[in-house]
Amino acid sequence: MLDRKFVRNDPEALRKGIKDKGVDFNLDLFYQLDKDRRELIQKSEDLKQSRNIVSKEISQLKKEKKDAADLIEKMKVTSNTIKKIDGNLKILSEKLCELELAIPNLPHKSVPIGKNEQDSILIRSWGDPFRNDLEIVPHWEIGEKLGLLDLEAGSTISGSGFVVFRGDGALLSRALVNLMLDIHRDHGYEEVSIPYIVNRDSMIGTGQLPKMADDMYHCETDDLYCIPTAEVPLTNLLRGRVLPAEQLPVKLTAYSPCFRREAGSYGKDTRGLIRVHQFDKVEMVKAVLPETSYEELELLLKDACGVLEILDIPYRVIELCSGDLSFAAAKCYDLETYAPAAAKWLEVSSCSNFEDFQARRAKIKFRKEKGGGTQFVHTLNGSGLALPRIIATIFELYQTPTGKVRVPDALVQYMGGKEYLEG
RNA sequence: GGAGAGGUGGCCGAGCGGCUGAAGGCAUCCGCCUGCUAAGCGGUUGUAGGGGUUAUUCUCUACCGAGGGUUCGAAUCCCUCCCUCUCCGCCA
Repeated sequence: MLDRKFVRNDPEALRKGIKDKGVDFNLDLFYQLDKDRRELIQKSEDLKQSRNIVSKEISQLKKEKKDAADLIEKMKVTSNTIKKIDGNLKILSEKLCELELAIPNLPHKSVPIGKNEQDSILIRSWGDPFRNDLEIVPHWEIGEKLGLLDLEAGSTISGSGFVVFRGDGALLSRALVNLMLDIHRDHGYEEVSIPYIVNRDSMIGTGQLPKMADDMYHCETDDLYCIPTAEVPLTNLLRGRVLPAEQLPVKLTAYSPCFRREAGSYGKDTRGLIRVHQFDKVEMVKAVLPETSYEELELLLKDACGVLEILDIPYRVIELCSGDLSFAAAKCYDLETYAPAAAKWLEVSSCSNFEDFQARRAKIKFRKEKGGGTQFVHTLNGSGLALPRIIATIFELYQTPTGKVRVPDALVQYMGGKEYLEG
């Protein structure tokens, strides 16, 4: 959510930001409803004030054992009017909130303006993605062949887009999670274990709802949602809190499975591990002082890159253009690794600064000094990292001429000393 | 799932349908006093949304778990829901 004062006072900046983000939004309707709402509030509150005053008179009269029937009659009318106005006001406010929740965050001024990924900018790259000059077997083939991956079992059990890892494939997943969590702990993140199913308020708090409703797995009976990322529970861990300034930055990390319906993506990137409905991920979340959030974004990016470097997996950093930014983000870097078989760069991490957009929705504040006022924090998050594509890259990049897959050095100790993967 | 208890300000805790934004205590901050320390005295300290003034403040409205209802008027009465605690049952 944006600051309503800003929204009212600077319609031009807002219009431009929404356009740069490539979002379609009826701002005029919003302004009209906002104006109507304020008029109704004024009317209702004037009446309430007079009601409060007269009620006191009535109580005074009663105390003096005088007759108050006249005033009571009058107030009956007033009360009914208030009820009517408040009824309308409620409808109007709900409509306005609904609209307001659909206003995207605006791009930071440093973000390149553009429509889609073609306009995003390559910031830098690390390592040689083509260093393995073998005829590379696609990860879905070598995975199946070595007994690390069972795609058919996944669809039998659940459906297409669900995968089963077996043997060292499963162990590799667990090893990656452990390695990542250990790295982040070393960098001062608190490790948290969180629920994977959350309520509606949490989903609204981080901005997945209402916009992304179709992409969520939803338990209707209880109105609960399977999380699409640990960002949701991690950020909502702070929901409604007022943090002392000296506690900032708050840095959290958690492993979780992520559930995504990927509605509308069928047929796209469907081979193997590239796009699945359930995957493992380690996530980092920060709540920081507003004036530090862009420095913190760079640090977050560095933390995410660090994981790839330790695994010795080549990557590149993309700065997303305005049109490619997610709904809630003001600025975002994507980390991509190269999958030789698909000849594609794949996103394995997304590091974003949401400024106070999420904090406003989730009511996360801080207090500058004791007794002072409160202010919204800035929130950031980044994957560190999403597993399946990393695994795909390992299966392909770490292939040996003898048809094996080598374990990246940093993972050997997490794999009980194993150097090659087998089923 | 069954039975009971409870949810009030930063915390603890009182509260007859009107005089309660809310007693009392603790904590906070400010000042006074006391030759250290401790204590004492007086004052102060919520959030949100409107409106006027504007980088000072003023004013109104709402908020006592949430949402409805009764009433001229509700923290206080009624209904629904949520959460916490205790006991029982059930299952990891």
